[in-house]
Amino acid sequence: MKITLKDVAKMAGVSPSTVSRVITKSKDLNIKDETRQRILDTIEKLDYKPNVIARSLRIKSTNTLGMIIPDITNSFFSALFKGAEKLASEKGFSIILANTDDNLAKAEKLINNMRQRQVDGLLLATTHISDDTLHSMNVNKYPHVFVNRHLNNEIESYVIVDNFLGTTLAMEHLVALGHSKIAHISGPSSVDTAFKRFEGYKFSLERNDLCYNPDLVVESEMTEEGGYKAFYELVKKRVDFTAVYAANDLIAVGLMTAAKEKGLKIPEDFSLVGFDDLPVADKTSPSLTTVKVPLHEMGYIAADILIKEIKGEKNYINKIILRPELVVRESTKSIV
Amino acid sequence: MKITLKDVAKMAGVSPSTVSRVITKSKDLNIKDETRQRILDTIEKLDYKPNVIARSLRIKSTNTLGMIIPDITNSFFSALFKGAEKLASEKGFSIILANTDDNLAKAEKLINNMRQRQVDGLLLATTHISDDTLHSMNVNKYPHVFVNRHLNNEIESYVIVDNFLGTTLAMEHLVALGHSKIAHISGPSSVDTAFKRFEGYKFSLERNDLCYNPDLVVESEMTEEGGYKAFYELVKKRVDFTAVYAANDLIAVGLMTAAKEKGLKIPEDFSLVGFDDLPVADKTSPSLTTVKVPLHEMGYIAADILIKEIKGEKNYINKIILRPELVVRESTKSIV
DNA sequence: TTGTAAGCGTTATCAG
DNA sequence: CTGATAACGCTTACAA
Repeated sequence: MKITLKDVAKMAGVSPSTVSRVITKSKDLNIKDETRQRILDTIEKLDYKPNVIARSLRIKSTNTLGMIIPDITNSFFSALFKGAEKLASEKGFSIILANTDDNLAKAEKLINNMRQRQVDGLLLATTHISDDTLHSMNVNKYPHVFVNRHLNNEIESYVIVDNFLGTTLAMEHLVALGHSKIAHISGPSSVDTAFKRFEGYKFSLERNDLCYNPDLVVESEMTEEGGYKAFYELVKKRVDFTAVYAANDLIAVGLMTAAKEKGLKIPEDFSLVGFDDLPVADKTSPSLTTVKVPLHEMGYIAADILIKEIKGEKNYINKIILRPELVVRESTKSIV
Repeated sequence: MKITLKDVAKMAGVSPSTVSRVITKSKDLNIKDETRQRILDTIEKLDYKPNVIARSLRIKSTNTLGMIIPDITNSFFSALFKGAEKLASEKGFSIILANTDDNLAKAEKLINNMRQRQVDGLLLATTHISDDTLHSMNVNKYPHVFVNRHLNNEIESYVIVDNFLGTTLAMEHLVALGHSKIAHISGPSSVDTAFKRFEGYKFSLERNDLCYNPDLVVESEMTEEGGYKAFYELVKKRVDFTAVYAANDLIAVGLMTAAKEKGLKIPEDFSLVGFDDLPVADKTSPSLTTVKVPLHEMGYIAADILIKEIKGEKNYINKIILRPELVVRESTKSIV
């Protein structure tokens, strides 16, 4: 039989409320040291563990966050999670994590499930979300913050990276190396980070008096597989290029594989820049020049904002835009 | 104000129990179709979401698993988690995930925390655990299964990979290529997987009439950093070797970096075999010959066993040993 | 400083 | 087929 607070009370010869008072150790409780000690001792003796579920029901708060991501084996998201978990554990919160596999229906179900589980708030790093769920969360003032995702909607809190700036960094680097025929493997235009990177690409070209050539752009899933296929699509177009700006590192890695297969050498035959600076970026050969996103920080800050919203410490919308950084490695070289 | 079951009942003009019956939809409930429909409609209309916390308190089960791992950004563990999460979601369970950062004290705290949160069972992929906690779990018949970790203790369920066989696969491969001076970068001997791999190494040498030379063995943390340092330690010993068997892929990757720094070429100067087959293994240059561990499956099976134990479908100890597989890539070549 | 009692939102037992 | 009612384990006024 499981030990409850009542058992402790009985054994220590006090009332349940007294036991409750010592375990919640609010500072203003006035309890005789002797009683407290007796209670502490019997808690120890009985190996009593407070039932957090019961407590949650009573105080209407679970000290739990929900986090929804497409895929935890993608190191982008595991870094995000780790950052979030760090802050959460500092504040005494746990995180329930769930993968959507980029499946909208699954995401919806998960969000609902999390809410039914009474998680105090949601960290959303998923690419899509239905208007219905969003509306339901807002109507019910259900705390939630978007991570790495920006809705064109004034009322949502989010933490993102400056995709436009990041792209500029990457493009200016290529231009400085003398490249003018720069291809772009973009992500799906429905994904806002991908879209912004694509916009940034066009903007950078223009700013450097290079003209935008649609033939130099291939849309791809933001995965290795996608990058691999995209490269073949690109070469099939038989258009000249001396550099490629990939919308993320995964695409870049897949592209490297394809290029190697085709007998093309990076950076000799063309330069390559990615985005994200995943751990894999310095393992590839050549190592990948890329734009570093402060992932750990992004998760950490998102959780911080979320918990503040939960606690009502901030009742305004938080919009945080982090600064990316260019990391130059071996995959880019100046044109000769 | 939050909508509760009572609100639904009132609005639909029925008693709370009836509402409860329709939402738990047990098959034997006898409810008039018309009433059910009315209730379903008002649930919809009020956007009512059952409070799982209250339900859990009442039925004494949360349909939640706890999973404790050293570090989610290590792709070994993220793959494990993903497998576990797949099974869990199939069975209607969620998973609370927590990182220990390989810190024993933190692990203990987390386990306790999970138990207080009434998770129905625990998936333990952490390297160490105190006898106290273990004892407490066993005394209370708290369901838990070890993942990738085997205790010398007859009463624990676990899912592991056959480390001995895996090592044999790796070593026989090297021997078949003509190597006889094979170094080993081992993990900490306190980690059981590492220990078994080391034992296997010695056994394989013996079986092939090669003698065991302690100078060819360096102990290391099972990280990139560790592998990096270990390589320098190894060369400092100035002992000849033509191949290295690393206790895991992370060590192997770190070692590659160090070797490159030293101007040594793999596999020309020496062959290298890892263990785990992490995603990074085919990204490195040269790609890494390694022993594939069915990680996703391991997580999946562990969760399956755990849930069965929770449901009381299996009341015996489960010990599962998965088969590893050799994956030959570019980092090994025959000696000339 | 401590105890009593109500209630958090469900489900389950027992009537009707 | 449906409704009262107690109970799950805890916290918190309020009372003593």
